[in-house]
Amino acid sequence: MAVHGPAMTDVARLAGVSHQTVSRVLNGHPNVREQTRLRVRAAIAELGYRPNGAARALVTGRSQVIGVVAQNTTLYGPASLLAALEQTAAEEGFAVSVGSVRNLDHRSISAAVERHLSHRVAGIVVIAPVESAGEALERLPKDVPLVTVDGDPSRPVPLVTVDQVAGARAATQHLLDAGHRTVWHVSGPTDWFDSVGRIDGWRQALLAAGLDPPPPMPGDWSAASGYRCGQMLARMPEVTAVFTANDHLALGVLRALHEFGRRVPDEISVVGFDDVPEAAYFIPPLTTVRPDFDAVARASLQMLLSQIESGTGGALRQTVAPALVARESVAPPRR
Amino acid sequence: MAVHGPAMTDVARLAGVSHQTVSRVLNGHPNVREQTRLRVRAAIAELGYRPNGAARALVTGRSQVIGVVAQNTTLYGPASLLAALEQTAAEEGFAVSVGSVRNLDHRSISAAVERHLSHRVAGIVVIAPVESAGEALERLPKDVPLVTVDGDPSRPVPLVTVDQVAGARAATQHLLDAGHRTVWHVSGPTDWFDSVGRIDGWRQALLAAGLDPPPPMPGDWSAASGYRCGQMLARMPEVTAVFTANDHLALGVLRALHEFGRRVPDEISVVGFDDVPEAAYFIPPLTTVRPDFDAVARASLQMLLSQIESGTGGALRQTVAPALVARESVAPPRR
DNA sequence: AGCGTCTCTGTTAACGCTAACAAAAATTGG
DNA sequence: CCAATTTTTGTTAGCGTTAACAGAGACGCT
Repeated sequence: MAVHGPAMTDVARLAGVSHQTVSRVLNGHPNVREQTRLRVRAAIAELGYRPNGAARALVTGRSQVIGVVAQNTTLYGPASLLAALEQTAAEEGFAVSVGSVRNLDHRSISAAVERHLSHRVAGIVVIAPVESAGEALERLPKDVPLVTVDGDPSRPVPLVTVDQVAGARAATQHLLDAGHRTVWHVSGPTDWFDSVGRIDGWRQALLAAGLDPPPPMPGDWSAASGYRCGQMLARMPEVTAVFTANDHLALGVLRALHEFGRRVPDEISVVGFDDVPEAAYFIPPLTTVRPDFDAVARASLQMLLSQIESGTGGALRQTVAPALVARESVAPPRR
Repeated sequence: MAVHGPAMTDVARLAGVSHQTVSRVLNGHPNVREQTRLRVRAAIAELGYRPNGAARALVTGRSQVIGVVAQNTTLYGPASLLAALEQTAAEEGFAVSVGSVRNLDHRSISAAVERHLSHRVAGIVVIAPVESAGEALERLPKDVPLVTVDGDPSRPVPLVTVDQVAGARAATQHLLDAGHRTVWHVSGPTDWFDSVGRIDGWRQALLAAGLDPPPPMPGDWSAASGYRCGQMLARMPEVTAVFTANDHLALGVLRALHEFGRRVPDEISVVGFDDVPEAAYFIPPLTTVRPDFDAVARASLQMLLSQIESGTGGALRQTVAPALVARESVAPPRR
């Protein structure tokens, strides 16, 4: 099997030039006569020649591949990010190699990065939303272009991130603006920076309004944990507004409230985060915060490419602002 | 930048052997003295040597990378499949390169495959759920190990697929067993084989029960289209049972029924497909069919690896049976 | 005409690895 | 203990590409 395709020399022979000239045509080198270029192009087409990326990577030391390290690519956020990243990379002529990882601990991340490095990827994007990932990143080889997404804001690493704080503040403010006296929060796992940021933004908004934040209820992103928190919230008559750290938590909360006969938004308002495509079809349609994953992907790729091209490893930072999407799960509190 | 790491010769020098011996240790060749092996291992560790995949790929003609061509990796099914595929591949020492593609038409697929081929991937997995993909696959080079997932059952290509027909039949039968006189169906896009299979299974179950299948209502997998179909179903008093081609469609249907005041499951029963993690928290919790994505991933990778190793390109076929998950969205019809 | 300066093309040498063969060392059998 | 084997190691030659340099024309200037 594996009938090897034609190589550059075959093209060269057919076109009556040297293989180097073929290489020049392929790489868009300027100093090639138009006529020659055409002849080479024709030969390439005739033979169905396809350049060998491995050989190129060997001699240049870099492949046209970007490695991505991510955890649970089944979650909506990571999956969207990954897809967007891949699209953007493809437009720039890069392939994306995924190294998904069960746990975001030190060892797993290092192993995934190692795998990428041994394939000589041009750069690495780490979707590293948890604390333990940060440590792993610090001891990585310094000469590899690297960008982290949703990582630790306090580390000196190039970072692109959704402005969790601003998003959470907007969500909370939206509820306060509707007239609620305070806002409860169902958070994500507290070792995720996303969660921390959202807790922060929620707290900021309350404090700015002179309110004392109630204790956040910790969830784990899943509808199941949202349901459990919702069961508690449903039994607390003073609760009129809830901000959940993502839409799936909100779904669980909605379900619990429904079971307890507490009507949304009449008795309790709910705001989520992520704007999953189904959020508009929850009962009731969910007001939520929409992060722009495309923008995040574009920003991180651009940052990575500029590192790859320039060789500088600057520790930039870029933040993408999310937008509030108002639907029917928010209403003024009943007097 | 790009301080090149140590190469095999550096390791060899440090260990006092030839680079070939290092290569043998690395590839687990049997005829190496234990003592030598240890010395080489030590040198590798000391230098932090990492083999150069590009060089290896160049000389062997195959890299340790598997290319995946997929469409919308944001959907739950494809995302789960991709994640599972990546996990399994990693265990076998393979990296996964994703070539996601906006449309599953001829050109896009060919382009994605081309990209993979020029990186000399060891094999390709095509998640090709639509008709137009099949054509592209037929004109692919025959010497590349290839497996399709959820592809065209009528094509002579190695194929792993969820048994859509059986799943749909089980769902429909479940509703009939509950006592419903017939079952309506909200389908996926009809150019997806998944949809076709599910329509088929639904129809089979009805015909087997001596019933005349009502016209299926075409959706596009989204909650939005489910909602539109749901609005129609809600106004049809004779409808007591609906099987939707996936859970998101079901969500839209549930929402429409709710809006029209038709209670689920009291007045209308609903069954979905996919068992997304949130399905248990829909209102009401959704009875659905759960495909085993891990099993699909394992089967396809195994099939691909056996092609890679043996060189035979046999057109195998493997089917993974899904399981019905009963929740609260199904009840007997009211008399 | 002679000479420097472009533009275009060819030649040669890596890149880091494995395959194939060759040589050396260790082991066995009589 | 020596020849015949077997095991272990080394040597050489690519894999297909780009980089660096060298050569050949074409052109313009003095």
